[in-house]
Amino acid sequence: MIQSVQRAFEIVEYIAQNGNMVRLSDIADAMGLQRTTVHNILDTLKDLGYVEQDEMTPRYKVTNKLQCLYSPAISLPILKKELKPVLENITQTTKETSHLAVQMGAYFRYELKCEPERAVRISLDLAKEYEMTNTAIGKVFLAYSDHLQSQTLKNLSPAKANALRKEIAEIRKQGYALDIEQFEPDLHCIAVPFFYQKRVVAVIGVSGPAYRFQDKAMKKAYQSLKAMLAPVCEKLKGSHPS
Amino acid sequence: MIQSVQRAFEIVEYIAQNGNMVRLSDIADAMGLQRTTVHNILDTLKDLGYVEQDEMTPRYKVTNKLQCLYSPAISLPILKKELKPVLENITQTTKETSHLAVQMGAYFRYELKCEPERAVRISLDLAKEYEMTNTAIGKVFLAYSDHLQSQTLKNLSPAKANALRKEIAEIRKQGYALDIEQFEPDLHCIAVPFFYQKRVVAVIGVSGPAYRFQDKAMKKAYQSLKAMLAPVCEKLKGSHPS
DNA sequence: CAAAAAATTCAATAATATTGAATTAATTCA
DNA sequence: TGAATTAATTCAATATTATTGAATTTTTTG
Repeated sequence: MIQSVQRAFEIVEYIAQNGNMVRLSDIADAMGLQRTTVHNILDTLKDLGYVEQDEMTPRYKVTNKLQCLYSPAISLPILKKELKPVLENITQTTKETSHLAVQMGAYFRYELKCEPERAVRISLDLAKEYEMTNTAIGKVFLAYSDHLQSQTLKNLSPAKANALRKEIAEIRKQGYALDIEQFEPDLHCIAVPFFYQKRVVAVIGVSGPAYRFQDKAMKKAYQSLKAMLAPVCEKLKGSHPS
Repeated sequence: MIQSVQRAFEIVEYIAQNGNMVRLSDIADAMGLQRTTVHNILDTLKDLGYVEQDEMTPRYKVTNKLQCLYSPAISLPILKKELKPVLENITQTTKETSHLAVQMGAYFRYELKCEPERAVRISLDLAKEYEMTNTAIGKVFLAYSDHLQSQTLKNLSPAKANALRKEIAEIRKQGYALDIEQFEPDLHCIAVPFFYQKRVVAVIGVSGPAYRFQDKAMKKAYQSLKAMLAPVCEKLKGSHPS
């Protein structure tokens, strides 16, 4: 247990839970710490931007940068349970394979798949990690996470980065991403985001062979998916599944 | 700048912004740190409850305890601007003095007051700090902040603490607090909370001399205040004033 | 406006977190 | 499924770091 880290978090807790505008001495007294120690920690928190001082008084308050630390964690089992019917539905409608992907740090992973009952179909492995840059699903994650985007783009050549940036702008405008034989020859894919508490917590993709799953069919799949996801999104709103 | 504190926050940021389920090595690589260092910090964050590991994999994710660190900071100028008309209105209606109080750590402070045009009236100093335990306004703050409550109650005798606990339960049920000659002889006061993002960010009190500002008048003042505050609360909803 | 209290700064040292190697656990691929 | 590889965890030693306590400046109180 790193002492200074523990103290820093306890100080932020104290400030937040005491309604902001807290005095250094009150913190020190409440926590049984030396004033200098508290000052040193507050100084660090101030530099980091999580805490600021009032303009008029030397009192401390927390900033809304703290909100950036929170990621809406919806549990995987619930996500799978709620979205499995959507995969089955879209696969029945399109007669193509559908996937549910979740972000795993800088990569993504398929957590669910649903394949149509026809011989020529797309089949990809679950529980494997895929790169963000060259798939429709990955590009959706990139499009909705600024941080992931900058982290990923800086490892790319300037030319590639610029092209991707442009594509990402399109994706955000349209609400879906396409992969036209980019991940693999003969494979087409369309992917759409699934939101929870205003953040993308999963991406759903529909993939088919290039010869038959073309522009028109992909757009149609997008419209169907959009309609199917809306009620699920609505249902999860307000509930706090852990 | 305390290094370990800085690193701890950067690690939480990294996890949150990379969609959770992040690997230790990815954090270490991204931040240019030794794995052991990252592990040590993650261990601390885990003990503190801000980070947890997946049940199946050794991947890390942030928990919703982080939400506890955030205090909805509505700026004082905006709060005063929006609630000044309410004070004027309630003072005109009741012909008694009204106050706007905000929490200052373990105390509260009057930020605004409005006095009626009559000789016998309540007059209290602004910009002074008052104790939470023996005023209607303080009891409202106590009633809606568990942390403040436990912090305050532990400095009281068991008997007093219990009485206060009981009163607080009543306050939460009724939505207002009373001070019947508790803070000072001959002074009556009724106080109601003002919410922003589900938290009490201010308390409004109406005070009058005990001989004329009695139960019936106080209840009436409560009803009026409630009606006046609702539209302000609604107006501030959604807006993000800083 | 003066007195008291609180916040901030600074240098010295005691205590702490970081290092690097070794072990254990989890993934990957045939 | 099982061996090979990669990642996570543990541990002891040390260099670095944060804490202490006194002095100064700023803020608050009467």
